[in-house]
Amino acid sequence: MPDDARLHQHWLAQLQENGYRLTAPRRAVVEIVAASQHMLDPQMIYEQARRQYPRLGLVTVYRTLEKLEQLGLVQRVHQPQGCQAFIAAAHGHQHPLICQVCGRVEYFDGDSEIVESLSSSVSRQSGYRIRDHWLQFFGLCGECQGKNSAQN
Amino acid sequence: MPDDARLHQHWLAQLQENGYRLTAPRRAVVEIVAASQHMLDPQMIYEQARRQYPRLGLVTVYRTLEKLEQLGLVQRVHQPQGCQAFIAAAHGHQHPLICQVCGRVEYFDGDSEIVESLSSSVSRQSGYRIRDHWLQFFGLCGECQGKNSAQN
DNA sequence: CTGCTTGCAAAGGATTTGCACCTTA
DNA sequence: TAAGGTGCAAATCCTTTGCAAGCAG
Repeated sequence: MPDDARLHQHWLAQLQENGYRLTAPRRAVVEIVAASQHMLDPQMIYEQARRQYPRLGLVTVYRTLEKLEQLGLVQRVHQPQGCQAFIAAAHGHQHPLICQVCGRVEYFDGDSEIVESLSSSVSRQSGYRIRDHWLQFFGLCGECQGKNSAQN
Repeated sequence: MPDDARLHQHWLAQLQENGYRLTAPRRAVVEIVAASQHMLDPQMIYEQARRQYPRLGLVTVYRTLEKLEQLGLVQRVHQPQGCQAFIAAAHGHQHPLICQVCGRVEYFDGDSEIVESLSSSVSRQSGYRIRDHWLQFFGLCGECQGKNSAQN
């Protein structure tokens, strides 16, 4: 079973275990987002999921994303241009690596020691009580490097 | 001359050097944002700047922020709840440290070695060509720790 | 069946644009 | 005085809500 099918099943199970019903529109949204390795905004999800379930309304996309986000299954991707796009959530101490051309998102495990020590150093110097951090990288994925090799 | 007055003058000079005119509404906006150590959204800037220049329109706040952002003088602050707030931009390799209670933002110098090495490691493992990164911490500033000491 | 879900339409909220008037350089 | 800037009102865009009808459990 491919990873995204597994993810898809997991999300549906999570929805169900949390008292939400499994409906055709929800399945369509879950299928698109779980299978995508690119961040997608509500409109894009709507358009793609409609191919499988044409009666889908954009509103349902918003409402489904809201639930998936609350359950920690998807997360918003923050970028200089905006923060409306979603992607499957990270697990544990992973940080996103975002392709600036195609929007592909991969995660890398990046923490524990390095960021922890940086965190305590910052805390010491600033007097802040640190509770959380964000670390993310932007760049070009392998595929997009090839396409644009001339200008980079 | 206090730091924020210096910053205020610098921003005005930058606007002028880039061909923008110095007007009363712009001065009012610049004064508020340059003097604040807390992130402010357009509405808040509008309300505060209006105390000095009551004829100010909210539209001008948006237009002025747009220019300040293009000149790299202010930057948007990204948070889980939203990304509409602005603060004086970081210089060089600084990273923001954001108080989750009052919105105060401080910067710390955090880079070069640690993040560079992490960056090249991520690049090697992922095949991405890394071009930029974001690192930011969230927490409670000294002042807000005092106020809320009971529950933390 | 019962209550959660859905889609539509309308409401909201934030940001942008059109435009005539005003101000800086 | 010419070009850029301003504020108002209107237009957009994105997201949320109200509600009657439709399904999952």
